[in-house]
Amino acid sequence: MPSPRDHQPVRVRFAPSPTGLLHLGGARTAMYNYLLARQTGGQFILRIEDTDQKRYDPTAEQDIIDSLHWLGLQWDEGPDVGGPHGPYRQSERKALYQPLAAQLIENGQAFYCFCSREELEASRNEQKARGVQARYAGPCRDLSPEEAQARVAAGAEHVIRFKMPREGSITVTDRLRGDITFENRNLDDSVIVKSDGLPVYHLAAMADDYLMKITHVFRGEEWLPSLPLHAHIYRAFGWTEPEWVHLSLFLKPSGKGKMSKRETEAMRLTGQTIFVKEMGALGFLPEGVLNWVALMGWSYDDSTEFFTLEDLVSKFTIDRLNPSNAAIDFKKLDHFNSLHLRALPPEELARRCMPFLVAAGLPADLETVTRIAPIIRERMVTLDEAPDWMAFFFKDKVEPAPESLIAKDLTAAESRAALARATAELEALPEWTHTAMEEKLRALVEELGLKAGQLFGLVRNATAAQPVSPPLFESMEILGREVTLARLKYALGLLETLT
RNA sequence: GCCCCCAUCGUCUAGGGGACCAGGACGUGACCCUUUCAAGGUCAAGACCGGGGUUCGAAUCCCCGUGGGGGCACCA
Repeated sequence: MPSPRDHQPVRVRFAPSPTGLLHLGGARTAMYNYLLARQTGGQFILRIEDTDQKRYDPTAEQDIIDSLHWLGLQWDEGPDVGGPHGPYRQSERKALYQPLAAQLIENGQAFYCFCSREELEASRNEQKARGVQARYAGPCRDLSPEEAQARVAAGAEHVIRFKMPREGSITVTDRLRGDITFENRNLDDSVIVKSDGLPVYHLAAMADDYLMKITHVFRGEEWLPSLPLHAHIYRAFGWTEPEWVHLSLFLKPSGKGKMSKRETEAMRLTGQTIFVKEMGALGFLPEGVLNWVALMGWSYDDSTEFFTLEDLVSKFTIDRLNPSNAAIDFKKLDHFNSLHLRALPPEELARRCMPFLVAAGLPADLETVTRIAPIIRERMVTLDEAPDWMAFFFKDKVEPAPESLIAKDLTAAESRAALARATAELEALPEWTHTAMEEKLRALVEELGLKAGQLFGLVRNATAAQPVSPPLFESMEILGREVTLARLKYALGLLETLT
């Protein structure tokens, strides 16, 4: 069911914690946010959730920014671009959370807790042994405000916990699943401010979403269990909740569970990755990745599957999101990538191939690559294949295996004779175009009573020195008269040695 | 163990009571086209988890099983 809030300008945010590389799940969440923001003329905000100093990775924020840029998902407000509701790093917003936590304590909706980690650990184990759900069971919840205040004033180390009601229930609406009811007795007195004074996610994210006027919260389904806590926090402050949209999870290709670190590593060996940063180097286009990922958990109709980012901006709707988990299918990524590869104008495709050609040590130039682009784009799946397809255009000379110059069902001498005739025909050509070459050589095939594949295969191996290559005549045209003829003559020389 | 979510071809999905002996895509197989490889075209195999209801009628609604997934931290 669409909500009227989906159509007014939304304020949405992508709020990753800087603990590692941006992965596919994050990319999808960021994209859905972006789509709704652009569609409604709202704002897309990037917020860094760095309240955990232990897991903080100083390189992660840059990776997130780079990856998002690569995907083309530009944000309107964020740590690097600023905005009216900053700062956009939670570590820089510490002062904002403190009075909020104080307010909850004031109202009796939170309490100071002085229990040690050891005590909590012991209590948890004891409860687990009894087979009950482990929850906070210490004495601090019932401390008088005066005593708690006194201990804090005396410098006692403490955290702040949310005082979860012991009875009743709370019903929260998730946009994909409808109303979900949780019994409060199953909920915990969760820590909302750590002993280092920084809030945990539960408080920080809710406070920021409220302060930043976030209207829709897109996040992974792994957050569903803490949704009641978050709703309680919102309600404790008397704030209006955002639209909650819990996205399905991405499962490993086998469909058995989330991706683990171990499997992520193993994947690298097979040329697959879930990290956005690494996809470009593997030859994937942002367009392909986006299209692929968009369709894992969302669909437009029963048949449309090719989408550009702009298409998605106009067509995305929350109500067509699918709540069930999806196994990652890299074969399908190949498919979408090749689709988008073919959709690129030749010069653009060439531009994107250049880094790979240069990395392969080929003296490629943009003009030539642009001429090659149209004849290879239908056979390329990823950009990293560019050198394989194009290398022979840029080498000074090629070294065909002599045996490869003997056509099927022909002797070496016959092959040599045929190749010699072909060379002569081409040499005599007034204009070096693929149509003219094809016309001549087809006539020759006829004259010699050969099959097209026999002659063309010879010429292919002589000029490209590889059995699989782009269309022959177009290739020779691009190669140019001089180089082509030189290679043919060199091949004739090689054949000489076999006769 | 407790809590929560999910459930259509191997995979991603369409389907929101009759239009469905369930549609599309990837992948797979066959054939056609063909100078290699692709692309393209045609065809094929392939699914409503099970059981109860509700209804004249359920893939679609409800319940119970089962299965899968997620969560139970001073991490997000």
